Amino acid sequence: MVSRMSVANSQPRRTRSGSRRDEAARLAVLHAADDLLAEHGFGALTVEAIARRAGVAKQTIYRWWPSKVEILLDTLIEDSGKRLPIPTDKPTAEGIRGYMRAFARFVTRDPAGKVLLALIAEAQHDPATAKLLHERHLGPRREQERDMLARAIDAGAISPGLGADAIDALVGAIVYRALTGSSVPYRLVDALCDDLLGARTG
Amino acid sequence: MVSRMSVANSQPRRTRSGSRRDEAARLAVLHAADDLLAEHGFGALTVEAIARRAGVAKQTIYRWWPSKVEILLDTLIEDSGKRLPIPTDKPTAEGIRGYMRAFARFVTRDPAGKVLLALIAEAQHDPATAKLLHERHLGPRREQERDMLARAIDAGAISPGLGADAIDALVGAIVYRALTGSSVPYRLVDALCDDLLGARTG
DNA sequence: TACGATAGACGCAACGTTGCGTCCAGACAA
DNA sequence: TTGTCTGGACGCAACGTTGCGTCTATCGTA
Repeated sequence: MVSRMSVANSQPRRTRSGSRRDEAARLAVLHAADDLLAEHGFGALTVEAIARRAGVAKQTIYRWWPSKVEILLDTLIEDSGKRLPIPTDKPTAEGIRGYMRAFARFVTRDPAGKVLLALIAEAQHDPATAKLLHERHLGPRREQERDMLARAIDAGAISPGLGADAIDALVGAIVYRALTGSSVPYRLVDALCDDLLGARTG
Repeated sequence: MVSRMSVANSQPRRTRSGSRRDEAARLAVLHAADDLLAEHGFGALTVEAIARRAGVAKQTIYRWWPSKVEILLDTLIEDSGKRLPIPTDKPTAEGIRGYMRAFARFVTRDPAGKVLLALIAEAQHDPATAKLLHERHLGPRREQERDMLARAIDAGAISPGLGADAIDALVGAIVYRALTGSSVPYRLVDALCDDLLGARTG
């Protein structure tokens, strides 16, 4: 969602048509979807609007993505991997609290966070979306988060009453606030971590 | 189960004559919406399908409800009021834990719980739905839940680190599990209560 | 008490609009 | 030649609206 370029206005003359997939068109579509969602909400996110905004033919979208949900999923995976990395270094209570803070920020302020909320929502309406979202994003990420917790438990940094399920409780509490339009201040995140992780975090 | 105030008791601005609103049709619509959602998901929930299922003309629906969201909201409010009452008696840790268990069951097993999840989802896509959902359901209910917690705190039955915000954390953790298709076993609810309410529940 | 007039509620059917997903023709690069 | 891109037309489904005819509960009048 960063660069505001579309294929159409990035270059006056179109030189990107050939036998290989047009990378500029791919990025333009991803960014257009991201921008439209952030600016006008999921309601305004139609394939036709994405095509218009990206300066790309509708058929180009359907050639590469089966549905607009998969477009959003692509942007989510790229963005969350980049902007919300899971700490892999020494597992401390501090580190986990930092990650949860970043997650809270991501889901309430980052446009890619809106994408996540929209996909969770869409998953309620459509089982196919639910399957994709779990397979490609929620599942793998939860796996890594549980690892993070498990390592911290092994190291004696935390001792959650819920075990590794504590991560769901933390994520869930934060996501729910975001879904209902509430803010998620750091002090709330910290209090959640204190209660659920069973650790002193200085 | 009624307590509707659509037209009948709003204002007798003119002398009433003619037929009154058909209560059977009203119930048929609410049940049809509920059934269709439970059976085929939100995706299959079209106004035309509701009309067909209810044995009612489409126009009859549009005469009384501005959108299908308001149909769902009506069923949610009636059903949650009936099947998920908020305890008003003596505020104990036990009572709160019982309520959270009932809530977990409601949101994972009761058809009306599916309605709640669908409306939370739809609220992500449409600001008007978000507003309605907050005004007519989430707001009032959260208010009562916070009261329940506050009274328990006053009575010394619990002492949550989050204060009255603990209710959001509990509800959020449970709703998130439901939204992501996970089960919410009682032992998980109990562990959440133990960690977040700061009370031994014997 | 009886009866006709009236105001709505309802069913049915058709309308124009929107977004979907598909398909095709033509242009162009490798 | 092959594969991608654009631009536009297409059929489909659901939307929300409208007009028309029927039915029925209530009111005014005799």
